[in-house]
Amino acid sequence: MAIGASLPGLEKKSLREQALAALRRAITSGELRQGQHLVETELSEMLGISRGTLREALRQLEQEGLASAGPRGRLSVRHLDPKEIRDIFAVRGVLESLAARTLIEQPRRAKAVGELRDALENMDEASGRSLEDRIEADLDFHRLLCRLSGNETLLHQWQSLEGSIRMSIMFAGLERATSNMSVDRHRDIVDAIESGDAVTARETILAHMESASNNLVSED
Amino acid sequence: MAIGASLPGLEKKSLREQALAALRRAITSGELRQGQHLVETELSEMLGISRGTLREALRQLEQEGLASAGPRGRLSVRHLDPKEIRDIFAVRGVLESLAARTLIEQPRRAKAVGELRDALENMDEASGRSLEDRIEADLDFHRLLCRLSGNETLLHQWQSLEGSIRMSIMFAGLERATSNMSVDRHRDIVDAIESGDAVTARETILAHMESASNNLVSED
DNA sequence: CATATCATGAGTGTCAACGATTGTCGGATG
DNA sequence: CATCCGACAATCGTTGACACTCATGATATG
Repeated sequence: MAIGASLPGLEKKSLREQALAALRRAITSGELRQGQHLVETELSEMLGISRGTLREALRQLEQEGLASAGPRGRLSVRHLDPKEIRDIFAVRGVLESLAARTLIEQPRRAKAVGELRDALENMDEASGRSLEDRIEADLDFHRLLCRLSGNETLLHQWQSLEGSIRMSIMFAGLERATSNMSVDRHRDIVDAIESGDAVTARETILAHMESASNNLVSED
Repeated sequence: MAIGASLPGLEKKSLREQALAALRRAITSGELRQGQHLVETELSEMLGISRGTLREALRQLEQEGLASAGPRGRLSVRHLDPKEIRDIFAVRGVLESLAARTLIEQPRRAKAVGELRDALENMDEASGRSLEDRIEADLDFHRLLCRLSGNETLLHQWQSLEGSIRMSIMFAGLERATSNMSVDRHRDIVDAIESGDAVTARETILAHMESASNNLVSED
């Protein structure tokens, strides 16, 4: 049997993780609207999994801030108001600033800078494609920054915000999101890291995040 | 009707939350040792709850970083090495710095400063009591700082580190932990916030965290 | 008509028991 | 001694059931 050849992927994740990914996607894509009530029995049927397994996924979803619990454990898709978006981006800003600072303190950061430039490259290529691709490339860059810091806790915390970040972008609508994905602004960050200037790196990132959240919640 | 006055509290938490709290406590108190394998059937029996309910709690524990999954989903109590402790405290540092900065930017921060001074008071009183009480008072102070920032995301992220922080202190042993709980050093933070000096506040907090993690992992 | 009471339904919390899969360990066997 | 085999352990996931709580609407009562 010509095994393996056609096996699409060894990506055998547990059902719980698949369910979690599906739910994340459904929320950040707007398929499930903000405030919408998440009914265990419905969802477990839709996803074709048992309630128990689904509940495990929901717990995680809750901790990622994509769902919030009302009275009596009723979960609904979290609603993000402008203040919360600003708050999320403020936290994100300090996390990524720390990543930059950590990276700068590492003597051999040339390789990391190279990888970041590759990520910039990807963003550039994606700029012609769909908005989703661009968002993906953008988040890839920022996630990579955190990963390269070598601080697992930092990466983990950033990732636990990732869903909320996606939701914020969703919430903002597509035009406003676009202005945050300029390659140039991201290049400034990499330049600052490469030059070893921690203060500038930090200020660049914080400014980037502040303007990003301003764009996302602007009222026009 | 003078009811309720004496009603101690209808704080009926779900079994899942109680289990989670019990597990947290067991880990941060050292009752469950680092690296120890967490067997679902054993734990569910010990806690007197079903496996399903326990599993939900375990997922949460995992996301808090108190347990880590080995191959094929086997969970064990997370092992923290010195680098991880430093990493945790670095993240904690930037989170609390953000809290301080946010607090400073609020025009009416006098009340918050008052509450922080109360917390200092508590730390002072606790300094004569058991080490656990002092740890509690210390963490209360830092958690309060995050809460007063009004940034729910920030508070949430901090709390998701709280278990790891407790573990770090555990891991360090009791003597080394003590030196991190000086009231004076904490007063410096409050003073900086009160004076509205964001830069000093940030530097004070980061220095505090760096020296704290140094103390915790020092090799003597 | 207004109000109090009750039946019903939806949804979550929790449990118990089961099957499937996979890794582990102790032997029996050549 | 190496290897294969079988029992065991443990997790993943499922199913089905029951209790509890709350909202809702119907009904009975004044």
